[in-house]
Amino acid sequence: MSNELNERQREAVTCTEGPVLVIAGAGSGKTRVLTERIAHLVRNVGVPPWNILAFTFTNKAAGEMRERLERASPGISQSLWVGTFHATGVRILRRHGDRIGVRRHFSIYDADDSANLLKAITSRSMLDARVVKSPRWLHDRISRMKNELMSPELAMEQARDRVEKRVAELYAQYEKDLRRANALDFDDLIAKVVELFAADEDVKAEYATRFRYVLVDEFQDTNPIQMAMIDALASHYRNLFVVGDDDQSIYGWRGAKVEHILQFEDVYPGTRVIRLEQNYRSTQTILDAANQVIANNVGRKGKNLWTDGPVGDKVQLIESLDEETEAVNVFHTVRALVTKGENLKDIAILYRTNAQSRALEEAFKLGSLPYQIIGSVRFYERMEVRDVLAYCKVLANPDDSTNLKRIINVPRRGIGKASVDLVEAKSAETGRSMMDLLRSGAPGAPGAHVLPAAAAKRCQAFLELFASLESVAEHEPAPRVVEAIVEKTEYMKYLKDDYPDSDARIENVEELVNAAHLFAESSEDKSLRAFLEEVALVADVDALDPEKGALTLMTLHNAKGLEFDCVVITGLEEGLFPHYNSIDSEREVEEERRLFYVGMTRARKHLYLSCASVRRRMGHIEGSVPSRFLLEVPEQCLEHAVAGASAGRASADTAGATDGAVGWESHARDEIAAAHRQPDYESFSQEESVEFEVGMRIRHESFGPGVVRKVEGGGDHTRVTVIFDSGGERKFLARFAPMRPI
DNA sequence: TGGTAGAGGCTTTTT
DNA sequence: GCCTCTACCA
Repeated sequence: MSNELNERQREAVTCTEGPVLVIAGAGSGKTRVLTERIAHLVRNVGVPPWNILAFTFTNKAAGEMRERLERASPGISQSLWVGTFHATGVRILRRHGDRIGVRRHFSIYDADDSANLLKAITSRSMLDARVVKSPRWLHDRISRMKNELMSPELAMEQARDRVEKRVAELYAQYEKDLRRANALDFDDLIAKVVELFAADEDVKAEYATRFRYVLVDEFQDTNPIQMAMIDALASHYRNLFVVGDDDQSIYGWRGAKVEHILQFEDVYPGTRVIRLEQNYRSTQTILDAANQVIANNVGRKGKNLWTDGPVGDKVQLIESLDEETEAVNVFHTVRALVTKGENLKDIAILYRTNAQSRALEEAFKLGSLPYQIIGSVRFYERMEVRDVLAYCKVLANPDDSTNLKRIINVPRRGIGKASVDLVEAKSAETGRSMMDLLRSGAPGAPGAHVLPAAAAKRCQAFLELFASLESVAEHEPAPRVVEAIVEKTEYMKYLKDDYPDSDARIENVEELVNAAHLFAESSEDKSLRAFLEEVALVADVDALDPEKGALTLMTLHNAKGLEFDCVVITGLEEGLFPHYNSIDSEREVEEERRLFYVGMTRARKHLYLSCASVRRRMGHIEGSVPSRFLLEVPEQCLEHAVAGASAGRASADTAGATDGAVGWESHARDEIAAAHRQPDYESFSQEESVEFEVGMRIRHESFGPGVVRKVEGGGDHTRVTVIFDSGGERKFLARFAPMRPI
């Protein structure tokens, strides 16, 4: 793509001085603009790369930008600061954190660590069970406050009832315990930087004068604490360049404020506003559909994407009976695309919730199509991986009591809850870390004043093991340390003895060892601490590998910033997308709609939308109504797809071929045969609209015969209530429901 | 202290 | 429907 920049893009690249706001529609080439702007600054304006700071949304985006710049002008990416807010925050805090009491070797707590710490805090008081729904819930509340720059003190001041008061107290305690453990949670990585800049003018000035040019990608998804960090960093030169799209703001639930875009000109007077509306990605049809959908949102800046590319195919609608059938239909769709010459790596399947990946995964496994799932059960969240990492974390920072508790009796070494509770209570009482307490006391007797002799002896054994690991960690690079942990704790033996599915778990541990080796090969600093830092900051999307030759399954949120030739969006049903929890609030429905818009605009050539008429939800089977978003797609852009033989069980015939030895082409015959045995659900759906009337006898493909009780609305929005002979009453959208008069 | 069985909660999205 | 946590017993 070495084409010429268009006029607007060129303006965005070359207009270097003062604040600039770029409203960049989906596929309008904003990544390119960002990269070229940096290249322009260095090459043509003569700015040294170390005077430039750029924020990206993921590490992957940062890596790609670095790579492109490196290709254009070798050597430049070395001294350039490009990264996520979190990664940049860590970098600053490792250098200057000590000015506000953040010790050098702090641990980074992920959501799980934070929840564990909060659990320990709340379980100290019985009363908290009534106030706190779950540690996660509490962490959510605290996280939101941190992201809004609210201290525990301020939270206490503003607390309006007993629950809020108690939450504020727990927030304060949480902060105290984090400090005692020498740990920062995820939000702290940014919050502490803001605190540092507020507390120390010199440090702030040092960074603000160093970074003459500050660039921010995905600006619509910045939250107040990130905005505060940006403000501080850009305070001296005010050469702040932000790129965003208010229509793609999908992180409101995480505190992101679209207002940052809408009010940018007020906060930064003299802002040059540049709009990029020409789309270089999608077909006209896909853009028409997406434009129409997003037009249903009020309170947006308003824009219309256009392209001078081809009209392209219509958006295809896939209707299925249930989740499993949907998965099979999606599988057939993908297979047909591949037969037509599409590459698997250019195909993505997107969904609202991670849980939806299960059925899809099953279908693709059965059909032997290679796929990669982003997110879902995250690698670094697996129990066995966390165990080994917990050893690493405690080695890097012995005061990390949350992780010490995790490993002190894993594998089992006879140190039970009673002992741990004793030490923990003592720790809370004295303010000393648990490791500190264990190691102190009379010589040869860990926690001599705390534990009974038998327990103390077992703790002694643990301390000896730990000391031997420490001596490895002292001189050896990260991979050797990880290996030593696995060996000396006999961790694999523990997995084999205790877990029936030990094979997969052992593989995961091996993969972690592998990851450590990979890290050591590619990184200058090979220390355990550096490794832990990288592990803490990677996101799921960072693992996305287009060279794998596999199709991609992921949430719509994860798809932000990516693009594919073919995109399938599944689960377009009321309650799932838009999600139940958002459905009562117009504001939240609009965010869901933006999420749908993001999904649609990921597609270059082919877009498929899929829904099912029943879906399992937490064990129950529930009838579902097609999403309102489907109705917002203009009829002339939409076409009912023939998703091949759609018999729900078709691929069961291929079960014997799951080892992948047999290519999927050879299954076609089996499936045609199976389709004859199974009812063909596709042929069941409405080709032309039927006028339903009250009292009419109908047959629904999944619920059987019934009587129409009520008809509401008109045209595409007609809703029909049916009482089924089997007893249930359900409401459907006439346009989509797989039923007809009998 | 460790093992087991039953209850309960969970699923919205993530750096 | 699955996973995690808790309570109780050996």
